Amino acid sequence: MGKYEEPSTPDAAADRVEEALKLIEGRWKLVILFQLFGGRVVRFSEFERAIPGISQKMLAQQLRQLERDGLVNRVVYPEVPPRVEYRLTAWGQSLCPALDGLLRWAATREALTDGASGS
Amino acid sequence: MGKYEEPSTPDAAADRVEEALKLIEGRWKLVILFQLFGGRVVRFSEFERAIPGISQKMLAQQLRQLERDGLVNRVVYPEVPPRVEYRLTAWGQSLCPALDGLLRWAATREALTDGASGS
DNA sequence: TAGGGGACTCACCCGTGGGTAAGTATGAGG
DNA sequence: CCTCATACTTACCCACGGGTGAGTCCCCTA
Repeated sequence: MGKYEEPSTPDAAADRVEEALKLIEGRWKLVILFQLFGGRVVRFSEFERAIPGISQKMLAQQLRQLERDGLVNRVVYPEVPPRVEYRLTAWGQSLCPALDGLLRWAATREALTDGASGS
Repeated sequence: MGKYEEPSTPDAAADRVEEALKLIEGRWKLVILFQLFGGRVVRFSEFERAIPGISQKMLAQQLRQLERDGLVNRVVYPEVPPRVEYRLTAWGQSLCPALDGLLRWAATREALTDGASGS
């Protein structure tokens, strides 16, 4: 399963990172994701309340992209009024540690900013 | 040095990740970064040759942003014709493993996409 | 005196990501 | 019959990130 091969050329690697980044780029994606991390299950209207400033259009759009990209799971209950629940897929959940890596990197900024790296 | 504190709220964490991402977002940033990873030292004109499709304006702009953000180091030699060398700072270099984490995450996609994560 | 190499900057244009406001569907309840 | 709640679309607008092409500065060489 998921064997990981190092990309051969620099630009191939750049492409792959860009592709990965595209999945989480978007004005509201991270906010949505972080609402979901930890296995939480959230309804559309809950997102609206939890995320100040987001519009229904944007919320729907970003959720659909996350769903299309396999990060979140959408479950519709055929009731009236409608109910839709969103949760992370296993893959979406596993994004958390990767983002944590970024956070850790960012946190080392002050310590390392001034020196050029040795050859 | 660089003590790392977990962000308290979901949206605070999202903010911090967004801030980190802003540093590497930009049409050509990753391509540039990957040219530099491994301690390579690259001149302006070398970038132009190595990165097909990039314009001088864009190259200069992205390099300046990377420099401003502390990822790359710029050294000017007062010669004619001018010579300018770019290399990663230690911090910039240390971004590599974090990106690798993203790559690894992306690589597990096929294996995990279909299931919702347990509660 | 013209041309070239090197590293830029500047003026202008355009596509798209995102913002706002309004519209839609359904059935329950007053 | 009107309204409410929920989960969305749809139409329209604008800002800004990025693309193109030309201009600049400096000295050396032919």
